[in-house]
Amino acid sequence: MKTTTTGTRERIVRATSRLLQRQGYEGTGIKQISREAEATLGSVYHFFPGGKQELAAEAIRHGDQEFAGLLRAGLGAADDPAEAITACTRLLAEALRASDWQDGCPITSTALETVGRAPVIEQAVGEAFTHWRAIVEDRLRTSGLGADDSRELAVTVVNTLEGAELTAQITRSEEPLHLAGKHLARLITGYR
Amino acid sequence: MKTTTTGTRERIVRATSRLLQRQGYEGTGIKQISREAEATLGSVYHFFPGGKQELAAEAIRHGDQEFAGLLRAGLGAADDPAEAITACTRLLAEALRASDWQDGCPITSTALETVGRAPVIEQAVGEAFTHWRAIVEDRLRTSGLGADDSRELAVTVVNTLEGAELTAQITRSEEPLHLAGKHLARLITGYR
DNA sequence: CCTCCGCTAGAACGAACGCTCTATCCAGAA
DNA sequence: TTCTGGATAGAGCGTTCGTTCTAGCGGAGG
Repeated sequence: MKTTTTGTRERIVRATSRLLQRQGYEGTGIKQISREAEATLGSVYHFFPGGKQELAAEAIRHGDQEFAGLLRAGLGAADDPAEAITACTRLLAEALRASDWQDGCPITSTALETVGRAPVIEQAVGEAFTHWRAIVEDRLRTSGLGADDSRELAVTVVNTLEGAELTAQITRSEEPLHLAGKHLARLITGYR
Repeated sequence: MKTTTTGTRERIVRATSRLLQRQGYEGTGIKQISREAEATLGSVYHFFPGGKQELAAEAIRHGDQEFAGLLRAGLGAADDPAEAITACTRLLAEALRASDWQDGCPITSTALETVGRAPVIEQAVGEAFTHWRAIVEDRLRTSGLGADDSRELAVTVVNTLEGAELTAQITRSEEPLHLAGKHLARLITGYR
């Protein structure tokens, strides 16, 4: 049955994404992935003949969509763009706390570990960042900000969310995220 | 001779710090460290009987000092606090480019990989962030900003530098860092 | 002189790594 | 019914992992 086969592939990608998020690239073994996904090693290499790198790249794409969804949810939560950003930081803080500070950005760790040594993964990571920036940029332009300002602010918004989530995770505190929301809101309001 | 012994210890810590910065915790082996430091495995375990974790914690402390030095250099480069921050982003961008986008923040990767599973390392990481925040906070207070504003802004400044360096490294572009400098300067000026 | 001890040196351990390979299963086409 | 090919299953390859262990080095104190 088709559903069974796609089901297995899906399970592998999801398990990989979650494990990469929590343990990074080098810290996650293929055998652990197959165990966690309830698939066999044979299945993993059947669907991802490119091995660990191809699998990680696919998992990064999965994480990209996941984070993009959260971003869109937050940005759609308020009319005012500044409030929309703080809605994002609130969502991130809730998710982070709910996972006991385990689930930060789904791709950061893997991205850092593979810098300059795994082109397939690097490309997926680059596309994710571009994707997120575009989402924020669109949202700011819709609110009436200038094209250049929107693009530049979007870069910094994504940066700051990323950095704040990282700090929040490491210090086990929601404060960095909430402060990031506050300051980004103020910054954006200053551009209106 | 005392100088020889401290020399070996120093070499091990420095090599570990650089390798952790570039390859992360799981991606760096003790044998690679001993090779790179031109020390033997016996020496490594002699100085760090706590093994890889103790060694990594010490390397994190080394990276802490390194980043703190860069921060202080940037913050001392101008009278205006906003300009001081952009000086920091400029220094970071230069160092990152000079290393061909290899040397980002010396501790981020290791910090993320060991979240929730290596208390010794987590503590060193937490102390580093607190240390950096305190440096920025002091600088802002010296410029006449209020105590609360300084503390909160310092958190966001460190976050944003962290996130911008990460994005710059991953996208191989100085732009995120320069935009972070521009926007942080504007934010701080708005608080004066 | 010898003894001691901080330090160097690297062989060896069991476990885990990414990956290859052959064997088997089973739904649908012929 | 037989055949076919995607999917499953896991033993086994060579390598590397973190760590332990014993042996030897060489300068300082008696």
